[in-house]
Amino acid sequence: MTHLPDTEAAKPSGQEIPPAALARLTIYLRALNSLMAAGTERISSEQLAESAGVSPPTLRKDLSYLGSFGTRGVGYDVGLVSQEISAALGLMHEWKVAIVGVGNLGRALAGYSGFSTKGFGVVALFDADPLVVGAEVAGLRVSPIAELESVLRHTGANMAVMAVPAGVAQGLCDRLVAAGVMSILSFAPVVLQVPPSVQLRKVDMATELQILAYHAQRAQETENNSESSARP
Amino acid sequence: MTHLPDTEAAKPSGQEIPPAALARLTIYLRALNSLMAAGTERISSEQLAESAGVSPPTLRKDLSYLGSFGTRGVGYDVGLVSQEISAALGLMHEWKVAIVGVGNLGRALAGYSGFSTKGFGVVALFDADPLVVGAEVAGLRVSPIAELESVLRHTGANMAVMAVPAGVAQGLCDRLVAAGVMSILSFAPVVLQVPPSVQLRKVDMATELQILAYHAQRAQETENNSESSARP
DNA sequence: TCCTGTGAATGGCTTCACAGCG
DNA sequence: CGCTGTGAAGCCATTCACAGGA
Repeated sequence: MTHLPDTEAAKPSGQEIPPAALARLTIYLRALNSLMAAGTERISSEQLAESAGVSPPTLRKDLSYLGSFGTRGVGYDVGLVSQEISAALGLMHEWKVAIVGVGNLGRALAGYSGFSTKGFGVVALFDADPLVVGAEVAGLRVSPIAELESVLRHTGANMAVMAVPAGVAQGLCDRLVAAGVMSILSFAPVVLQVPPSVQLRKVDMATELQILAYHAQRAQETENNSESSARP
Repeated sequence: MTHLPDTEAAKPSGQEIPPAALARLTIYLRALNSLMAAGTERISSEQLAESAGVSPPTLRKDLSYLGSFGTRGVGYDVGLVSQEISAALGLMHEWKVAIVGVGNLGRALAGYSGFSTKGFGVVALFDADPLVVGAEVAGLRVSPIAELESVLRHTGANMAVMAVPAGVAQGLCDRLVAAGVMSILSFAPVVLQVPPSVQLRKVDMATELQILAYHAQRAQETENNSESSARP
């Protein structure tokens, strides 16, 4: 009777998960994996919410975007919820990641153990510096940028992380897109243009610090005001 | 002392800037500084919006949170707007940043040129590894964690960036807070607990990749569905 | 009775259209 | 006449209170 193209019945997998909820799901996943490693099998929404730093209703609402797999009156099965989140995020098979730019940041990313244990594998490294090309970093040989397209094709990489200077980021981004990479995470401090079909996310350390500075300045001003003017 | 504590009159500086707008303001600032370096003096909201990747009304609304300093019929003075954003973000004086953890990521941060040119100066480096302590990185000597409190006091650092393993992050975070650091940027993949008076921001590479994976999987599923079911 | 699941209301961001000034 | 500035409307996400099942 029901023949919707959903993978499983009773799961709202056609719905888009709101961005804010999506970000929190990754936090829950990490907390659940820690719990699983510690041997915990069941957990209540209140406990899990606390370890993730959110309110219990927020947690339950977020999980409800994936379906209903808790037990009323009891709580959640740690392993089951972890698996459901992994499935929803697309982490059941490994994504092949290429890292473009093997400076300090690129090395940090290449050696980041969180990748391999969470559904991501680094399969290629690229750098423009002839002194770096050919070196072995985190068990991989660094390829020259000139071989970008061929190595991407050969390794089957479908994601890329860009840890390159701002000036060359757009050019390399264009080449990644042309080579068929559909998901890019950029650490370069520039606005990159990509076609709508390509997913681009940006991590910007200068932006983060500037936002901190804004709040810090605000806190200082409030402090000064309450000092000098003790008004109603 | 009779006048208002506002730096300038007619500026809504008591208002909080919405988080989304705040993040975009940092992008505008970078674009404006590029323009200034290129010698451009005036720009319209349409041009600036395009280089920042947002719509013109969004740009104008964002700038209006700081005040009104454009010229109707003409556009914005690049230098003036840059200065106003810098003032609003608290970048007119330099913030002193301590970097905790001098692995590859810490080194990348210490050497990041964006800091010094944008109101941030790295004044202290810390690491737990005896082989790293004492080394010179980006012109600074690496201090041992044991000297955290004394070096923070001596250098007057008021911001900290944590590039340390998850396991030791909360302990170090507590010590930073106890030492009076009010703003912390963490790269550690854990939820950190801080008192409400302390500003904490988090950069999480695993989260970013997982969000990309979610969208990538969704794009694949959509593709498969439209393949198998040739709709009316 | 417990804790999960969810519909409804609140609050905030974004967008738009037009008012306002050079 | 051109472009900025902004009030208002629409929309989305978060929050809450309660329904619902073990």
